[in-house]
Order: sequence, then C-alpha cells, then structure tokens
Amino acid sequence: MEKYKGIGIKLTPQRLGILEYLDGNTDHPSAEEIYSKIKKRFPTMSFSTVYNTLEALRKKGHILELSIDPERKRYDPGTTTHHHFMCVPCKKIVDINIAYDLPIPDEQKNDFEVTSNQVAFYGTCAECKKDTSPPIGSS
Amino acid sequence: MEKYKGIGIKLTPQRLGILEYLDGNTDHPSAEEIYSKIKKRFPTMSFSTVYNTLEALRKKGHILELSIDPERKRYDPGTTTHHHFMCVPCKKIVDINIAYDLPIPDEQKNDFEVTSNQVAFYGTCAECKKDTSPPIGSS
DNA sequence: GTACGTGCAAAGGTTTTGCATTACA
DNA sequence: TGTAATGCAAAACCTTTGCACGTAC
Repeated sequence: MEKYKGIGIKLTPQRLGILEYLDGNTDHPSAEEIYSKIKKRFPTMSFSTVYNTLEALRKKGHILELSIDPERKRYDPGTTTHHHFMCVPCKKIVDINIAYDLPIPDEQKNDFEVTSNQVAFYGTCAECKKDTSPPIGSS
Repeated sequence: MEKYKGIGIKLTPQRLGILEYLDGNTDHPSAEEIYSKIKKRFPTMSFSTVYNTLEALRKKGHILELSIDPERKRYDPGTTTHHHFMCVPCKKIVDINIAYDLPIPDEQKNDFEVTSNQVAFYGTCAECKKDTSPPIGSS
C-alpha cells in the first residue's frame, strides 16, 4: 500500500498491517485487540511493536488515544472532530459526530492553553438494554 | 465526625480518614495519592481498604471515578455538574464549572440510554507554559 | 452476634523497557 | 550503511482478589 507513504514513520509490514486495520475502523480497539488481530497475519509480532507503532502514530497526530474506558486505553483513527458514547455494560464505544460549542468562561481559564477536548457519554446501548436481567432479589 | 452518618456505608476510622481527605478536595487524587495521604494517620492501612472504600462511595454516588488521565483512575468528590481541564505535562486536573448543553442528534442516538457525560479539556497550564524548554535541536 | 471491613500477600491485566537481531530508507 | 523497528522476556505499574481476623452496627 503506497497510500501510507507520507505519514512520517518508517513503514514495515507489521506497521502496514496495523495501519490497514485501523483505517476506517470505528470499533475503538484496545492495544490487545489490535495485537490479536494483526498477529493472525504476523504470528511472531509482539506487543512492543503494537505499542511502538501506536505511540508513533499518536505523536504524528494520526490516531487518538482515548481515555474513555477506565480499564484500558482505546485507539481511534478518526481525524475529524467527534465525540463518543460508551456502553458501560458491553464497553462498546461509538462515535458521536457533532461539533459542540464548549466555551470556557474567562474567569475559569487561568491562562490554560486548551489544545483539545473530548466529550464522553456513558450509558447503555440498545442491545444491553434488552439483555438486562431483572434485579436480583426483586421477587 | 457525625456528618458522614447518613451516607449509607459502614463507617470505620480508615473510611472517615478517606472521607475527610476527599471532602472539599479539588485535586482529583489517584488511589495511590489517597493511600499515601491516609497512611500517615493509619500506617497499617492497605490498598484494598482504599479501593474498597472508593468503590463503596462510587456505588452510593458520593464520588466520581474519572477517566480523564490515561495513566490511572482519579477520584472526584464533586457532586454538582462540572467538567475538567487536565494539564498534560503536569497531570493536574482542575474543575470547569459550567453546564454545557450536549444534545445528541436523534439519528445518532440509536436507542442508547445516556446516563452521564464528561467533558475533558486537554492542554497546558500557566505554570507548565512557563517551564517549557525550547525544542531540542532548535539551535 | 453477624455481616461486613481490614490488612496482607499474591495474582491479574495493561503497558513499558532492555537488548540483541533485523530491516527500512 | 546507519538509524530505527522488531521480537522476546522481564519488569513496572495499577488494580483486584482470597482469606483470616477484627469491628461497626
């Protein structure tokens, strides 16, 4: 794939695998999920390569490291402004494509230089609502 | 302290220590920071007690578990609606006290039941801006 | 008195690191 | 060819868990 030539990192087969997997991916995978997936094509690949590549891509601004899931970091190839909803029971994260106006009142700004923002919505998705068992002891 | 009587958890000296430490605290401490602080008054106290207590308080809705710092969970005794700014270099988190209107467009709602949201701003605080060294190799 | 919290140690899961080898540019 | 990435293992780090003992209610 020549399409990744200009992204500013040294390209290896493993990195191409990761890039192709992430390209257009809206699953917000964890490092473990990326590793498992790519390992099928590169059985000798190690975790260090995954983290190394993700860190390189993050530094170049090609992917976002999400702090939405309290359990682990999740990665997002999305480049345009968007936000996220996370289903707490199944940990699925989906994009919310809307640009919010989020002004910080001057008196609270304290000379902070704000470079980015992320809105995280938490709740329950449609499938998990269906699956919900009645509370234990509700008889 | 009798003021914590009605919060719905069994009160022990260690828990009172944690409650008093968190009460009014705007530092958004990590479990480790809470542990270190309280350990000075209760030298035998263990991490399990800290996590146990934090989890009990979270379940009762008395504290928030923040997913803003990618490195570790941070805890917030704040009860009213507010958001956060995190300084990436020094990892300080400060409250942003404003209520944003964050509607999710119907066509993106997919029957999700949203129960909460958190806005995280990232950037650099005034002190860290001062401390910034010129980029390496800029000579 | 009893259910629940405590403290200790050990385990679990995620992420990072050191280093010899390999490969991109 | 030189710099940087890979792979492996081990370590570091944060968080959770099991269990015997102790304590709030």
